[in-house]
Amino acid sequence: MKIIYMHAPIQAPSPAKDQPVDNILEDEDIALIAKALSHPARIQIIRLLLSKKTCIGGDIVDVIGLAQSTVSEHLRILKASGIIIGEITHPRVCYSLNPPRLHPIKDFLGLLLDSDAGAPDVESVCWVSPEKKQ
Amino acid sequence: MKIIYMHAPIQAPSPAKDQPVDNILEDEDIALIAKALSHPARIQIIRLLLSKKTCIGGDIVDVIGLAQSTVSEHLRILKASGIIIGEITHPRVCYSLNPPRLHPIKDFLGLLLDSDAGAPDVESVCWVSPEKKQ
DNA sequence: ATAGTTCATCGTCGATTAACGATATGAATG
DNA sequence: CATTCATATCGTTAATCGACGATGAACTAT
Repeated sequence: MKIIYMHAPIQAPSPAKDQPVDNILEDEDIALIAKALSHPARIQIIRLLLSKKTCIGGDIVDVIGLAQSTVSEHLRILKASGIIIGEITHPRVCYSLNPPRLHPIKDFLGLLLDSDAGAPDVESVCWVSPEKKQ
Repeated sequence: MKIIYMHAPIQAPSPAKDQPVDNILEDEDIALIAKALSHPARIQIIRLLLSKKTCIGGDIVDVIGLAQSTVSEHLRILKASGIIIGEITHPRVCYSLNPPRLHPIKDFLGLLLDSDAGAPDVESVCWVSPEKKQ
């Protein structure tokens, strides 16, 4: 039996699996968060929310410089992943960060970088046969 | 003038931009790395490379359980992003991690989590009007 | 030279993403 | 009850992704 990785809609947990190693579920969660972070506009939004500390209305649209509907979509993705939170007030929505949601990927990266004790840089290791491009 | 975010092919730096804030380039790089991490199979591959320390041949294919060409594609993406390195030997290729490449996103996450000093968890803040589904 | 092994690449297909404009919602106000 | 403002959603389009099988290198070893 094989696993089929479907294009996972960005949304928290996920049904269930079984296979190979054992931390498939965790891997999926990490991939999910990474997917939410995989667009510069969304990184920009997060940075904005970080700088303004408290939440922000649709000023985000002005800063990002994309259409309102597009920004709204990016916000939806970030919300769905749990990275940001939206609090409705007037006709406005105040967004703010939910940093704890980033722990899975942060821990994962920590794992990788811990193993990196004075590791040689790319150039010193890479490619034996240079004619094989990339 | 507006920025058009194209579907960026996963590949290191990027031509050039100018606009809004100022760390657009850094944001793009972070998004790039995040995109490389945005698939569970790729997380799995990274985890595998981490556990085996030294490099590995196409045993990866067996572990991941996807077609050889598919795994090769995932490896290509990871390579293109700079996260892994491939060293050609026999007819084989030994892959290994290049942790330093993860610093940009790791630092970014660090920034976010530093701002998280005893922050309240999601449930205690979120959504004012519950009938508005997600 | 010829086989064999291991990867990479190509071509294809369906699904997803990202962008936009246009339209719908929803709460507070007049 | 009709307006209005700020968002969300819808419908569309083009581009990208993920998966696969089949084919094409590259290098060993026979």
